Amino acid sequence: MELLSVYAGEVTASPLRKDAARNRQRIIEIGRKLVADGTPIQLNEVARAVGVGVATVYRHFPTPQALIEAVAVDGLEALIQAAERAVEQDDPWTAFRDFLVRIVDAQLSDAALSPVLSAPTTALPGTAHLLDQLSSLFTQLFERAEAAGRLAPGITLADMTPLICGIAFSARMHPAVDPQEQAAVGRHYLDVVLNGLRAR
Amino acid sequence: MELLSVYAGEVTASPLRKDAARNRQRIIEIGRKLVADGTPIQLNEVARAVGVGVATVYRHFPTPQALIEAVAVDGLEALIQAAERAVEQDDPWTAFRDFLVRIVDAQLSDAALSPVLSAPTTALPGTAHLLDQLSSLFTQLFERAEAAGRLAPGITLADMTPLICGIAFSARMHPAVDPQEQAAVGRHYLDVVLNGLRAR
DNA sequence: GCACTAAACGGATGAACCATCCGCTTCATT
DNA sequence: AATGAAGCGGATGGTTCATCCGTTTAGTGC
Repeated sequence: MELLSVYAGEVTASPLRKDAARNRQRIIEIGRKLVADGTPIQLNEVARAVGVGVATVYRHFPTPQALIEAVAVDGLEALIQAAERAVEQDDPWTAFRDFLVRIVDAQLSDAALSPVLSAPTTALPGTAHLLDQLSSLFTQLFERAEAAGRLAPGITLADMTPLICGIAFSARMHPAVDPQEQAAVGRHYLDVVLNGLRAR
Repeated sequence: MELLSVYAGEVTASPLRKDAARNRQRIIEIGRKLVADGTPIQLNEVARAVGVGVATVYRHFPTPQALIEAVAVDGLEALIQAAERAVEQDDPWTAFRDFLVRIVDAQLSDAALSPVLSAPTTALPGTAHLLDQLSSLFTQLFERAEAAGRLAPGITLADMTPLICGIAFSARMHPAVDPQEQAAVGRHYLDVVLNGLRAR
């Protein structure tokens, strides 16, 4: 019989050996650095940087995408917490808007989030579970705003993810010098879209 | 002394030999097909498909990006014509809006346009000239709309390209089956943004 | 038509990148 | 301390990339 165990936010068939867990963490750390620098992730290169054999990296993360997912976990968990706080909010529109501000900002400050939030959930074995949680919380926020009559007619839940990711895309396109300025640009574009989404 | 000559929309140091011009066209044709299918462009593979040596392809297009640019030329020229017609329009807002509809639609129906419109002009030796033309026409459309007081305060010309490309990005993210449906989604997102851009 | 030059061609080739496989090492358990 | 399972490393074969150079062909002058 195999024991089930939870680590790194995932349920798996058996716990990692101590050295393996350590290596995994190191790999994620380097991955985080590369993602932050915008360097394209090459698994062989990651292995060299960690000081570990290639196979070790490939065993933990068969593709660069998988490593990016692992790097994104922290950010996703923070977003889930933010969404949980938002559903506590009394005013539906404020809750909805504040969470959108948060998610746009998060995408701009954490480069690992965009690829995860933009990809079809089916392609994300490592984070599907977190994305489902986030999606379910966001659905509540959306439906409350809708029920309160704050959204323009014709806007559906399915429109929201594309629009949010589009805003982040726009902000990243806009040549901004420092991160702070980029956040401001993202906020500006979000305001435009929110303005367009709102019922009048 | 070298003669200057114009072909394929570019001014160069000397005209292409007939066989070279023919090959160039064939390469672009295959490139167009690949781009349309969403297949990532591999220059060696293009050579094989055209039935020509690799060197021939690399001579004409040193990078996949360069080939994409060449493929995008037709679409860019069509957009320039559309912009020229738009500046003839009497109503500033109609002209502005109709052109935006056009440019979003073009990006969704011609996959070569997005990378060219989204990239920094500096990285586009082959189409910079067309993009400048387009940009200058669009500036007129924007400034007329602005002068007519149709734009919300705080919206600048520099915001427009990112916003437009963001809309196309959003529409491409939205899982749409047929191209017609995708165009409708793009139009929908554009309406949201236009709604947010408009002065009230 | 022929000779000649410069332009263009082709594809062999070495460099770079990728990911697997398997013999060896380390951890955990008794 | 013995043992089996889990993990490790890196050599290696496969693939993709892009250059270089010997050969071919188009254009030009006669």
